[in-house]
Amino acid sequence: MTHCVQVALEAPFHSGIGHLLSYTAEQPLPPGTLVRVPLGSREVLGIVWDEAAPDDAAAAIDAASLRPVAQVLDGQAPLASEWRRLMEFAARYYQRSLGEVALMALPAALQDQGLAQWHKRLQKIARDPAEPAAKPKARRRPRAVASAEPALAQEAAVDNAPAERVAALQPAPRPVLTAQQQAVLDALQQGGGTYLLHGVTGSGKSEVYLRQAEALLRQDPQAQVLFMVPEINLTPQWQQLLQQRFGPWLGPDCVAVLHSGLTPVQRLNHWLAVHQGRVRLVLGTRMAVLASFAQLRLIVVDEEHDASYKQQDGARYHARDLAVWRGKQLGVPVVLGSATPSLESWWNSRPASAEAPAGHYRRLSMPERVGQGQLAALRMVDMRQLPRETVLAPSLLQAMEERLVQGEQCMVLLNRRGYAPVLCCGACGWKSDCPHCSAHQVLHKADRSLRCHHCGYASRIPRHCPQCGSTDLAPLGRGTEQLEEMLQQALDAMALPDGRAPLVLRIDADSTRHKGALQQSLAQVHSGAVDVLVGTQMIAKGHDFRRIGLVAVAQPDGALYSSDFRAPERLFALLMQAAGRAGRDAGYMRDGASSPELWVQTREPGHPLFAALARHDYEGFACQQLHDRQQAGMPPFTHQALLRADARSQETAQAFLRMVQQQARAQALPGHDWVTVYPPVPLGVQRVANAERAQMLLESPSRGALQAFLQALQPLLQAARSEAGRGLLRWLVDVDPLQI
DNA sequence: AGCACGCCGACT
DNA sequence: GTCGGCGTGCTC
Repeated sequence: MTHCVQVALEAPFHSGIGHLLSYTAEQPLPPGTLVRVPLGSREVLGIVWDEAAPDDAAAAIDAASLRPVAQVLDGQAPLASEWRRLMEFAARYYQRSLGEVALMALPAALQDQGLAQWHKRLQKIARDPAEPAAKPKARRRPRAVASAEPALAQEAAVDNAPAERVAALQPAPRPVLTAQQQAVLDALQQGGGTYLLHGVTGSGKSEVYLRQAEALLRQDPQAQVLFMVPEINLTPQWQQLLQQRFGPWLGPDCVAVLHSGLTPVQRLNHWLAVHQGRVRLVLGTRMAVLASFAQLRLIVVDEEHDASYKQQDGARYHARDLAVWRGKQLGVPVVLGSATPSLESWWNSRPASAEAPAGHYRRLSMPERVGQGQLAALRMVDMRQLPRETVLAPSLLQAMEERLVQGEQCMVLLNRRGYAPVLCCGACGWKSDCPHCSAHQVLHKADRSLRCHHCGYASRIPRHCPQCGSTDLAPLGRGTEQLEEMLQQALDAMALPDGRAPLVLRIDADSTRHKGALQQSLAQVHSGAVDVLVGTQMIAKGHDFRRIGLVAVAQPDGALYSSDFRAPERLFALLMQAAGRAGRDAGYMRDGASSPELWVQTREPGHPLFAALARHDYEGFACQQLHDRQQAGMPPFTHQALLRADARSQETAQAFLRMVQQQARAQALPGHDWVTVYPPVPLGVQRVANAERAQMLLESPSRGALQAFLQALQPLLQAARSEAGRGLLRWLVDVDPLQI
């Protein structure tokens, strides 16, 4: 007797096989089973899906032409139906094929040739989970915390540990909770639901997460907790924190890590440990929200406002929003934490008022810092009073020197990598334009190159102008490299208390390209070897510097003039975060007798954003922004999606979008009377890697209408593509775009 | 997306 | 005479 199974495999919509494919099998296979199936001339990994697949009626084909499943990977528990529903939701909501999303959520190592080898091992582990499968590792010797090496596949689950060990095991000693932390924890006892934890920097949000996690892990010996952080860079410190707290209780390797920095084998091992429930603490970046959990009981999304939670290529999902969906699906709490919540989350957590009913998140607040730590005072520098080309105001430089003399550290943020954003010819006006993009190549002095930050095209710095031959080439504007150089020069003359000159260090994507470079740089800062830290946003995010008394933001004004309606929100968050880097160590700061400061150089000192910042008044800022957004009919009061098209010419790209727009109107797509379709426009950076880019904004007051519209748009897009004819034509849908 | 098949230019 | 360019078309 042969059975027919529906299989999801990695094929995007535009391949024409974005739906489930049917295969035959000797045995009936439960949904969620991993299989290898033939596809054309190759063999690919697939997932057996439910018989009655949603939105998938049209895919019936002649039963005689079905090919058999090549291999069944039945050593594992099948992927659970909750996980499958999550994949279905994510695929539907973000307009991707189910197979693409589902396979993206699996570790890549499952897909390649090594699979057969893993299969054997998986079966062995599944049969006998307590038995070390390969290369038994000494369980008594804790590995260094920094090592990402997972002993997870070999480690016995904690419940299998010897009984006498379990009895003695407790989490490491914990700090005494403040009243406000206790109040928040009490509120979290209400169980499932989405909570927005608004806590100022230093208010002790992390401790709340840890306590809540501990409570749930105790309640249910199988329970798993997911901690999400926006960037890989932040995982080491969190891993250490979790390990220190829970290691004594759950063992030295009690944390599984899921992010894109792992080797394929590490990722597979950690993923499996989570899937099988052998590990109960999971730490990861956005991809972690797609993992399969045995018993997920709590999701923590730290820095929930951070744009890194939105995937910016392929399936453009928002990990925070999927976390909220997942929590709702499972009936487990989701804690979104931030000192500067996204305006979406802030609005979603509004208390009931005369104008609107309460949001569906519960808002919890921690307005006070733990201990003696002070919030940084804002110092504005009016750059209009200084010569145009001033990089750092003399008053700022002087304040930095005073801090340095007292043994404090300083930090300067400049949101531009490289030495200068463009190289110019003084004789003919030539600029270092990228030949493939409508952008400048950025001057990088460190490796003496001109590099395009959009397509990566690099060339040597020319000695003569390529256009007129003049040697009068000069960098225009400044980046972190130049700032580092200037600061080092400016400070070389001064002497610190120990007699040496201050050391300036730069941290940005360039300086940390090599593995371990960031950790090494951070260690230099922590040890006190570095006195002044220069860098991009990277250094403003979450790192716990203890001796920084002054943080300066060199050029924040761009965001004030930006056409992006989210720019002020991002700037405010960045500045608050920057302010939070200063004065973290109360004891240290007390000796210095000076209070922490945030210096901001601006030509718009009267801007209300700075007034709110000076008061550390997130609520006031959010309230005013929400008011503006409501007046202007922008998110969160409306829902958006972008339809983008890339083609060889701007005209082709726009014509494609216009065609889609016209047909959508002509066919009266579902939801169309609730959806506004704006005319196509070129993207800010119009051309990248020789592709002209255009986009069309879709907007609706109703999420449901927008969703229905987008879904109906899908076949129309396919048709318009084939009508557009030859040549490059890519399109993509970005639901809930963060940048427009 | 892959990966085939398929028909036209520079190499052993 | 073959290797190889990427143009069209198919994959349960």
